[in-house]
Amino acid sequence: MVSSKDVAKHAGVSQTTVSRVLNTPELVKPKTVEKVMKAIEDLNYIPNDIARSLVQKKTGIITLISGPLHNPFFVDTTTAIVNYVNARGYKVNVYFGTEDNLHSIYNAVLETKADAIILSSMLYQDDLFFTLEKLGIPFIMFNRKHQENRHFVEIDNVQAGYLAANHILSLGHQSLCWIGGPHQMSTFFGRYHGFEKALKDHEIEAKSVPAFFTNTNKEDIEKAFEELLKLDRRPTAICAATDAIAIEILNLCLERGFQVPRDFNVIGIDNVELSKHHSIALTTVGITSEENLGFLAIEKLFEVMEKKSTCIQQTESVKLFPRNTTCKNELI
DNA sequence: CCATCTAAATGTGGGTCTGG
DNA sequence: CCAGACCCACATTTAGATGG
Repeated sequence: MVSSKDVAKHAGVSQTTVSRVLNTPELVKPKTVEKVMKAIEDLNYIPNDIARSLVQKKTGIITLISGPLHNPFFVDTTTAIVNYVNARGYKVNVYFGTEDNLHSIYNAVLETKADAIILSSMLYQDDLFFTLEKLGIPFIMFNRKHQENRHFVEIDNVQAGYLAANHILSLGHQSLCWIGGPHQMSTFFGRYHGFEKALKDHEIEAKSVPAFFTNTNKEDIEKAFEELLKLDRRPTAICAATDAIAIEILNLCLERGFQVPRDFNVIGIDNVELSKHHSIALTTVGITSEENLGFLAIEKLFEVMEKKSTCIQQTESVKLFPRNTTCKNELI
């Protein structure tokens, strides 16, 4: 391995001068710069980023703990976050959290010594929250919230669930159902809560409305869908807690020869890019901002790192995006 | 006194040497 | 055999040394 020391020896200068040539060349005599640059070329020297991190006491790494990419929401946010972080001259370490691998990921994340952490995979009650606060590592959650109610950027989940259900009910659907994820995630908890609220406003007993709380992988959603098909009174509309679930439902419907929205209305939440695709055109609920939630969160994280703000608590309002997977119920 | 350069300190984790 | 001292990898930064 060629180090700056070797370059210094080859160029006949001190190691310090090599460093200055690379970092502050305006402070070095042009002739010396030339000498050092030639030595760098001769020896194929490449600065060691790990050594740099050591002395600078920062790694230049932002760790992202994303949800799995089979959920298109995380495709959108990961893209936005990685692009933003790179544009700011930082590097990104990406981990994909699922419902059951979180704690092994946490260990690896802490050992990496990132300058800051942005994550969407944290439970409503999670010790990692306190660990990060104790360590003083800047961090932010997007699309998730911890019970301590700090360091998050989220959408108004209750409003989102409400708008989704309200849209379906306003279209005249009497029989609807809910398919969502586990409630130790704030997102699912909030969205279902909003869903229930809309039912109440339409004078429907929440208990009478079927609700499936499943893991968000393909197999479990399919199981929930099968259960749904066995119901005595088959719903005409399905409210999914996320676009990812909704798109999976669309697929399951098509596989079985059902038509959407003729046989089933389907609505999601998140307004992911994929939902806008004309071959899908999913009716959904999403933030009013042009940027996605990942972008909004990483922007905020940099504010925290630059000490412009200390604590982020941001809830984005949402609106309905009506598309082709919902329509008026013809039975009324 | 300024332009230009350098010695030494710095961080972490792991290896080696020392003395008891 | 073990605790503790000390050294190493490396690039950057600080404070200070040269030369003119």
